[in-house]
Amino acid sequence: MERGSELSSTFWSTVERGRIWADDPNTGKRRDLGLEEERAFWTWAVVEVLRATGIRIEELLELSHHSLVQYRLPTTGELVPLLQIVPSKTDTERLLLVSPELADVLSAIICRAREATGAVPLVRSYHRRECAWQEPAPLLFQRRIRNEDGAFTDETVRTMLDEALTDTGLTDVTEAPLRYTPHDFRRLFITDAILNGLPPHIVQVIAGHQDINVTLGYKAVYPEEAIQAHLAFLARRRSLRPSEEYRVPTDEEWQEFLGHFERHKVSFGACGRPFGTPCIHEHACVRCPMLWPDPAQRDRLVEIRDNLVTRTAEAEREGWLGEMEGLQVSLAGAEEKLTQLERRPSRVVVDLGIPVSRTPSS
DNA sequence: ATAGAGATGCTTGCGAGATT
DNA sequence: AATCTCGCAAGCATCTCTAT
Repeated sequence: MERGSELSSTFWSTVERGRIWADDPNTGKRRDLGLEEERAFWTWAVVEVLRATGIRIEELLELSHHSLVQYRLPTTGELVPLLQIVPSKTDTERLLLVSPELADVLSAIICRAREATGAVPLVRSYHRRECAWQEPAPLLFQRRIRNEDGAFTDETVRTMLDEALTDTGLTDVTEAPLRYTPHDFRRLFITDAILNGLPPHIVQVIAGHQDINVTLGYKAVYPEEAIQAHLAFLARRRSLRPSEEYRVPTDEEWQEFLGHFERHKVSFGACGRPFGTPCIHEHACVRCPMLWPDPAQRDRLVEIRDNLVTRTAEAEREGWLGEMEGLQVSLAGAEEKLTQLERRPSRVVVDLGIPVSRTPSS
């Protein structure tokens, strides 16, 4: 999917989301590139946010600039961005950790929603079941349409997903066009979290489920054996600690969960290994596919790469075949990390800012 | 310049089914 | 049982194009 956020914001403000027409030589038809870019961006944004958070469609549409809060880790003083979710089904708010990827998406969304003053416009959203307009809020999922800033509706989101999938031409096992609903991303998120070793009672809190059986019910994509094995495991565990799976996580468990995000920092960047798993290679991080290299450590990586080249040449000269093999793996790893840094556009730090209120125009 | 036709995109209402 | 999601379709708003 094309990432529209990488286009110059100056360019888009110049044309004010206006229409840019081009003739498509393949079809002979005129294409509204402004509209296509706008739609590509929002489809990307919707997919990325749903994928990274597992929130419900209604929760997505209610995300506002006020939803972004920060938490200072007591141990290191590091600020961790959090997303405050106002649930649609229960009345208990919950907080989600914002990963670096999600922060990128959110900053792109905020950049686009902001007007010249830097404020995210206040827009009203329509509540379909209550058949009522909500109070104006700096909603993240809004766009300028018909010369007015308006909130997205759930039907708009669904249509965007449908069209994006149609464009991919993907089909299911019966050759029928593949369809994803917003809720499917929630299933994927929860399944993925559990498969990556996050304890079900933590997933339950993140997903905002009141009953853990609901969390465990998101098992549609598990192979049958995995379900059985997991249920058997839970049954065994419950027989030993009957109430264990039904409780609210303790402060210590939350600290352990938050601490994962401190510990995943390693000397050359951040380690992307799943929650609760140990480092698989005794911290030989330069070889590890889980390492997200830190651009600030580029010089060190170059130094290590050059050193490995020298040592490989030496091993070759002296005929140390065993050592050479290991050195070559590390060298390939270091070069891969450097390529990764080259490929990645330097991340522009975006100030997510504090919501600014203004009088709504409507 | 303007009115009308046609195309397109979005909102809204509603019912069925899924989720909590 | 209550609440929410999903899909459909009618209707509305806006835009382009063409004729006047």
